[in-house]
Amino acid sequence: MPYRPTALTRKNAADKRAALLRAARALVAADGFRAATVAAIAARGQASVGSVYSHFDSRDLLLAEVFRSAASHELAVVRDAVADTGQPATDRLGDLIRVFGGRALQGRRMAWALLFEPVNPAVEAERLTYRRSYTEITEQIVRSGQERGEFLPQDTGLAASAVLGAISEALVGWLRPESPPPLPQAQADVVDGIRLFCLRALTPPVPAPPVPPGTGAGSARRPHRQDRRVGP
Amino acid sequence: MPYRPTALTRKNAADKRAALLRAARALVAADGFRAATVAAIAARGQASVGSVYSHFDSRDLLLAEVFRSAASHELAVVRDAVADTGQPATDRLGDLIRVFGGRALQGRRMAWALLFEPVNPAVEAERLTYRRSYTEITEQIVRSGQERGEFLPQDTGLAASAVLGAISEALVGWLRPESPPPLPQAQADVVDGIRLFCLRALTPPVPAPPVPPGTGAGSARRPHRQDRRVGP
DNA sequence: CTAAGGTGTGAATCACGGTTCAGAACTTGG
DNA sequence: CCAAGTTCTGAACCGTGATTCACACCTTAG
Repeated sequence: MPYRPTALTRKNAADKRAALLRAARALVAADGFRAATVAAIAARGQASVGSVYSHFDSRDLLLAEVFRSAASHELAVVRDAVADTGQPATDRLGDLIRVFGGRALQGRRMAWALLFEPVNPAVEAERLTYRRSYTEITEQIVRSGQERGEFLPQDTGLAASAVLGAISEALVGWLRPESPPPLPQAQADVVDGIRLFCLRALTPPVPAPPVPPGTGAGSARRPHRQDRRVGP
Repeated sequence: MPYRPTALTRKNAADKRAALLRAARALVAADGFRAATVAAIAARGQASVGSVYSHFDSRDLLLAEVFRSAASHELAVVRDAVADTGQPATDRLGDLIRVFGGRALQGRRMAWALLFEPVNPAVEAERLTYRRSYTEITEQIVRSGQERGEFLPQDTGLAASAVLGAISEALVGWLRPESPPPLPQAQADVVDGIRLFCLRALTPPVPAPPVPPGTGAGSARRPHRQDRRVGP
């Protein structure tokens, strides 16, 4: 039996596989999943169309793997930014929104691909998983905020969904491939606007300033910072 | 010149067109745009594939028209529910959420198709338009709430996006074709949960109950109703 | 070096559904 | 009923891009 796959062979194969994954990822980051045709991936990965199929069972699965690797990295970054359960939930949620939103606005095309681009059922399934992970992280923060007395009691799952919905919807306008990249100032404003919106929905009113007896209580207003106009 | 299109002819043509539109709409309501192939539309509309093309320039435009008619009806219903600018903004926003959410949960498949299903660029363009309309309605309510002193001052565009994002994200779990229909109680709970979340994000604290002089104000807590657990 | 496998290649194939079009069926005014 | 048009029909066509596969090229161990 004159030929058997050897360590080198295996390494070469693994390298090729990785190169194809890298190639696909680059294409996605540049122009979305749509642009990652098998031919384009092969070309960019210095391989032939056929050999793509000796490393991956199908394009759909290849893309699912690209998605998974990109999304799991993002998730890890966010997780990390929010990991310190000793922090006030208010700060953790703020960090989540800042990190998530900031990174999305930095890598707009990739963010759009990961969050919104229609791809295929395999990717859709992955997307669902990651979405659930984000919801869980958020829900955990909300719960902890409630336990610490920072947040109002309310359905945590619903609140988490609503927070994530507010984030995505506020971002999507700026992530669309056809819309021009926002200025840094606008970026900061959106992210901060989202943060304040969500915190208002979660936290009880700041303790009212001491009221001189006799002054009507009806005019009390919570001293929430007023945001500047930011709209898309 | 023995033959010329006549009134009857024209009416027949219009009827056929309408029948095809109805057929397509029924298919979409049952199984989404994906199911509305030209062949299926023709079959259900008692026509041949070819004659679909004598009434519509392309499938994409036909679907865009289906979308438009369904979406504009929904929009009109919501607009109507919210039209009375004399009402408190709080009530109007509540009505918007109740009507929008309630109808979506009633016609889940259609709602999913209109809100989330990937279709084609023509439909995507329509979708964008309608999304903008909803944002405008919401923004208008938010602005009016601010003018009336019911809502906190904040960026109205961002707030409107966030509100709509919270609504969609909280709904999408229940609209997914593969998920089972929610019980009526759960429906009511989601919608009400969304409503409370959004109002909390928009309104200042309820005026504190008259404080007996000397009682510390620091323990004040806004009497927001606590929601029951509802999660997906 | 050579036989026995592996691995790479890219043109051909396939699947899919929208679109076309040659002819059949029909409608109208005379 | 006829001629001149219109409308209907559905099988054939097409564009697209994923997938296959016969073949050439390598690599290994004896």
